[in-house]
Amino acid sequence: MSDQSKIPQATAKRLPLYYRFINNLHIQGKLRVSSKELSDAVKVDSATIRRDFSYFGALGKKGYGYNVEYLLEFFRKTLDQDESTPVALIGVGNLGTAFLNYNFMKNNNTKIEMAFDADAGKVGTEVGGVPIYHIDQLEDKLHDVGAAILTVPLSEAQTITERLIDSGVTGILNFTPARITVPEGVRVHHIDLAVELQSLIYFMKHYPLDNEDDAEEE
Amino acid sequence: MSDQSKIPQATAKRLPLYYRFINNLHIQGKLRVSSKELSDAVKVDSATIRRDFSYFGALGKKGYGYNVEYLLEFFRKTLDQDESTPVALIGVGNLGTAFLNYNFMKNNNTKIEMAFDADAGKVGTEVGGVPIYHIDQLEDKLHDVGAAILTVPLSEAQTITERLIDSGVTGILNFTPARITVPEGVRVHHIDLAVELQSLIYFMKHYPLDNEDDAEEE
DNA sequence: TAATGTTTGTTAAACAATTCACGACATTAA
DNA sequence: TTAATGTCGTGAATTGTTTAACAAACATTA
Ligand SMILES: NC(=O)c1ccc[n+]([C@@H]2O[C@H](COP(=O)([O-])OP(=O)(O)OC[C@H]3O[C@@H](n4cnc5c(N)ncnc54)[C@H](O)[C@@H]3O)[C@@H](O)[C@H]2O)c1
Ligand SMILES: NC(=O)c1ccc[n+]([C@@H]2O[C@H](COP(=O)([O-])OP(=O)(O)OC[C@H]3O[C@@H](n4cnc5c(N)ncnc54)[C@H](O)[C@@H]3O)[C@@H](O)[C@H]2O)c1
Repeated sequence: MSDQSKIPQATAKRLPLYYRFINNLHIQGKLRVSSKELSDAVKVDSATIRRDFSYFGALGKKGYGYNVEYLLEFFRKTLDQDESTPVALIGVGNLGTAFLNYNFMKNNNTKIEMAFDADAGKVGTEVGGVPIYHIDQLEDKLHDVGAAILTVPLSEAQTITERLIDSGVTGILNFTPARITVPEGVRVHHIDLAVELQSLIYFMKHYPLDNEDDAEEE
Repeated sequence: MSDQSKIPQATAKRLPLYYRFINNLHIQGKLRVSSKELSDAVKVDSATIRRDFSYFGALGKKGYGYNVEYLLEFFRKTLDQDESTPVALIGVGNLGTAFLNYNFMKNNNTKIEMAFDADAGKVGTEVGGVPIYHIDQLEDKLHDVGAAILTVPLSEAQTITERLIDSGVTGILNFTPARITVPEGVRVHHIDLAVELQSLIYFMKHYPLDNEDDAEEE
């Protein structure tokens, strides 16, 4: 745990978002940006942005704003972008295939290195340049993979989770509706798409005037 | 806005999750459940569950727990109105196709009624039983559709958003990395998968001992 | 150089959500 | 009936997050 451990979780969740937009500004050739401009772009209150940035010290200059280049460099270092973390995907079905085809590298450095499935027809092929191995080979192939994306059927979720953890995985992005059980020290983020849709509709009906956003919700 | 408008947003986001698990218990034939049991299943603190339920009055019985049948009936009524909300999906690509193939009806009630794409090759076909229309027909076909799932390329996101809103859509589940701009009264939930992955990795590196979950979050 | 405008970093207050802890009551077993 | 146990609902305490407001710092202009 580093010196950044006192940073609020709400702030930590926004960091990748900031990073991407600052990167966009850099590509567009912008040299400076104010918290107000950034606020319009990412839809986060400007005071919240200043507060978030201030946890890392004084990144900006009063009366000027933030230097895009400097900010970008800072975020790159902070988010450990230089060292890309290998990720595995389990379950190359509808959702898994979509993720493999999508190039997560485009705007950031995380990349799916390998995928696993139980379907012999899929094993040995590649999807989006990622090799697909048989799930039986999980323990053999998973080296230095710290994070996994879980897109298997609900019924397999807990079993696969345990095998992943035994193989050294400490972070799981879980797209199954199962609320999986993991030991201390393993981080799980649930993205439950059915819940997201229902929750959106609930908010539409019951909080019609507000205008909050979310998900990664979470 | 109903009498439920004072319910905390954090609570509202958990309702569909509770609903699904209570439904599972009912199917399993369980007659009663305690906040503790439910807590183990959904990974939400039992005090939080009791507090959440208590916003709706006294649903349980002291010394006994909650009656599964009663709870289920209650949640169905509370979330029932949502069943009737038709949803449209825009952009039948990798992600859009996965969503259409997935039967959102399985464990819940919301359903995608129609889809739109700009690709003439896709128009006229069906995916997962959902008809695909050309995006030019958006204004013609979108009747009584209140919510939309947005899975178009980044560059199209804002334009399509404006057309959706002009056609009466008041809720958008946005999977593009664009932070779209909408007028007051329109609800947007962003699910930014690249951010979710980066954020998971950030938490793994910087908060290695905790065990919080998320996404949707809201 | 002085005057003016801009924007940060931070304080304090407001707001929101979670968790503790306990009284009240239900159930069960003896 | 009584005692032991289990469980809810909730006030109070705690923890976490957002926002408003503003002095100080700097930029810009004349
Ligand atoms: N597709 C969606 O839009 C969507 C939406 C919400 C939730 N989900 C959830 O995401 C998960 C995946 O959904 P999907 O639509 O891609 O399902 P899918 O059936 O298309 O894909 C599941 C894949 O997992 C593979 N698999 C099965 N058992 C396995 C095992 N033991 N080890 C490794 N691989 C195994 C299957 O061969 C298949 O390729 C499910 O849990 C589903 O509930 C999907
Ligand atoms: N696939 C993923 O895993 C993933 C992950 C993160 C984010 N996303 C985001 O989700 C969105 C969709 O991703 P994808 O991988 O499905 O992309 P995709 O290119 O496979 O699909 C986009 C679809 O939108 C259609 N389209 C293009 N212009 C349109 C218009 N004006 N009106 C209607 N339809 C139009 C295209 O014909 C295509 O079918 C993108 O914004 C992407 O950044 C995808």
